[in-house]
Amino acid sequence: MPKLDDVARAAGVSKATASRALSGAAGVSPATRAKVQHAADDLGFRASGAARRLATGLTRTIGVLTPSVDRWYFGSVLHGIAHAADAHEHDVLLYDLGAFGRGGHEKFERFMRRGEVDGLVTITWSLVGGDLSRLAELGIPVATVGEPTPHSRSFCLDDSAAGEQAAEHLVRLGHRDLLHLSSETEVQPIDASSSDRRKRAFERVSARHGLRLRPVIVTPTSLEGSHLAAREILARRDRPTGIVASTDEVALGVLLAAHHLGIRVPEELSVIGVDDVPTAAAFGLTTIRQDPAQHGEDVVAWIMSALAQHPHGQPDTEPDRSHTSYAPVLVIRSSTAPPREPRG
Amino acid sequence: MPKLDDVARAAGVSKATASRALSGAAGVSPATRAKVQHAADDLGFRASGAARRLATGLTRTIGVLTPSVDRWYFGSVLHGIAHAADAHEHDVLLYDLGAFGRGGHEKFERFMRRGEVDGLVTITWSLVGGDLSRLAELGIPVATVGEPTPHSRSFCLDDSAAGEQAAEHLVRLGHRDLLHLSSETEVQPIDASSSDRRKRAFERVSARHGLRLRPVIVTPTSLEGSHLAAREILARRDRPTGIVASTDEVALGVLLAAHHLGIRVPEELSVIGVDDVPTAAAFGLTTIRQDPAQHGEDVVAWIMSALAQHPHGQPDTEPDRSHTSYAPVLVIRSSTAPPREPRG
DNA sequence: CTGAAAGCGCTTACAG
DNA sequence: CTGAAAGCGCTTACAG
Repeated sequence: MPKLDDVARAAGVSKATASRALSGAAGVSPATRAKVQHAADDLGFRASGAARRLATGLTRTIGVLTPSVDRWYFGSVLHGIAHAADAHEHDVLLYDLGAFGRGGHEKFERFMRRGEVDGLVTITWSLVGGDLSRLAELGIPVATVGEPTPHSRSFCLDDSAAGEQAAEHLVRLGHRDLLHLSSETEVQPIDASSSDRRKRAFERVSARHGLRLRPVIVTPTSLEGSHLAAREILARRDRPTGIVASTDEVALGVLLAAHHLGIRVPEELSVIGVDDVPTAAAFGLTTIRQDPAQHGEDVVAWIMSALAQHPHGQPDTEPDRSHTSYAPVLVIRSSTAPPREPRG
Repeated sequence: MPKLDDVARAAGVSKATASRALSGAAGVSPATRAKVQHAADDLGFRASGAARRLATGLTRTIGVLTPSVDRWYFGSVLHGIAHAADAHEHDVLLYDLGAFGRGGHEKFERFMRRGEVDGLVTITWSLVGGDLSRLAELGIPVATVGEPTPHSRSFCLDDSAAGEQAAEHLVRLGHRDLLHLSSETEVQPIDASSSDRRKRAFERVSARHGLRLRPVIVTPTSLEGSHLAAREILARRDRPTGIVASTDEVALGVLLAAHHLGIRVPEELSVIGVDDVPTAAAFGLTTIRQDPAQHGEDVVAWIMSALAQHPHGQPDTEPDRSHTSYAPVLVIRSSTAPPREPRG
């Protein structure tokens, strides 16, 4: 493995000059730069990352703390992050924390002990408030996606607006008897979870239009969980005419339950979700779309700009803790329609 | 940030001794070790990874090259890798290559230029043969999951057995008229893709039992894609009594198509997939199970053992290029049953 | 069992 | 525009 010294010698210059030429620093004559570049290419020179890190203190790496990688939301955010990081020639160090209480905290401690990154993004639910505030000690740009939080810069769908839009869509179609179905948040979120915010939005719409008051149902977080819960709800003769689900996964469970019970959608039941997962289209699910990969790209863009302003750690000025809220988009498919005339 | 020197001074020993005490190296008196440990804890000392890397040449990082993170198979493998790497106190550097032709190759080049890792796992389809063989130049343990390949150590479901088991299950139930539906592989795989191997297995079973010969259908890789294709197939009066899908995603598309056409499953149509994705259970899909997270854990275990044997790069001996094949497991649910008596 | 010293491979003031 | 030298913070023979 050739090193800078070899390149310098081959080009007939000093290590200092070789370094400057290769890094693109100003103050190197074009001729010298070309000579060095040529030598480097010839030898197949690759600078040692470790040496550079030690000398500059910069890792060119951004860390990602996530509670999961094998679910749509997290995978999509991660995809966006990886893509954007790559565009900036940065690496992605992945910490798959898993849910808390299942070893997540230990992994977090390991990260704090070991992780050397220039910037950090934590995806919702990977951390609780106490840990999030410890992140500030790191002295690097930190951002959260999936949760508006006062602890750091954050990026997230406007859950309230999403919840309202979903309910309002059904109200506009003529529904007066809706039920809200959400799934549990596995980890205690920082403040209210996105489910909570969507649920509250639903309640506001309910109150605003004087809809029938029904208890909000919370199901286990899986298609199977919402399927079973929906089956019970829909089997009652007194079932609602529409269901507002907190996520597409929950909504899909409802669709499945309706299918098993022989309830036609949307003729006899309207269903709306949030997310627009890839399978939603195939199922004709009306939903509120969000684009987590975009959030991932944006969070990296922010980190890069923060890094550009303060190459070495946080300045004395207050860190940026603003929040970016994404507007939800209603996607109408075939799972929603006006309710049937009252039965009887 | 305290450094080793500070710890040494606080403990009243030399840097050398402090280093040895902290690293757990042999030849340090218990009393000294305790003293140093205490000082380190007191100061909140964290060794600089960059300095350690530079001194030892070890990164304590394993790289992952994957074509995707937001799909079940890849996400699951990644989850297993992250979990196992963490248990070994190693970090995971993620390279989300995306499909080739869409910038994947460029990202690969960047990895080759920059990625400094102790071991590497490439997940199927992220690389073509030529690139895979270049990986050998890295001089680090390399393994592939999802594809048996002569280029490196590899881990993969026994696709042939999976394909056979799926078809044999339906044959045992009495089916004589089956159709095989598979989805495209987005990237040119190293040898035959897993879809190909499953398809060929299906053909062997067909031949063995003298089943009706039907053309194999290939659909775009998405639920929507298989749904549409299945709709066309099932709408024909001459449709098969059972469908062997190359993956659960494809199988789910078939289920959806059957639902839309009013074809009852399993009474009028049997459907079987491969994977056992989380949604399969909710849909009552009979399938051939595989556990990608386990593959991820195993691949890391192998890398760790390879690293333990040859801490610094490959030895002169031939690298291990053996293959681990996982036995498929038939999971019978409610999407398969004996065919109805011949219609008419 | 412990220490002084060299070395890992870069970058960056400081001079010129 | 270029070079000599110090320094980043560890580890590891080599002596003792």
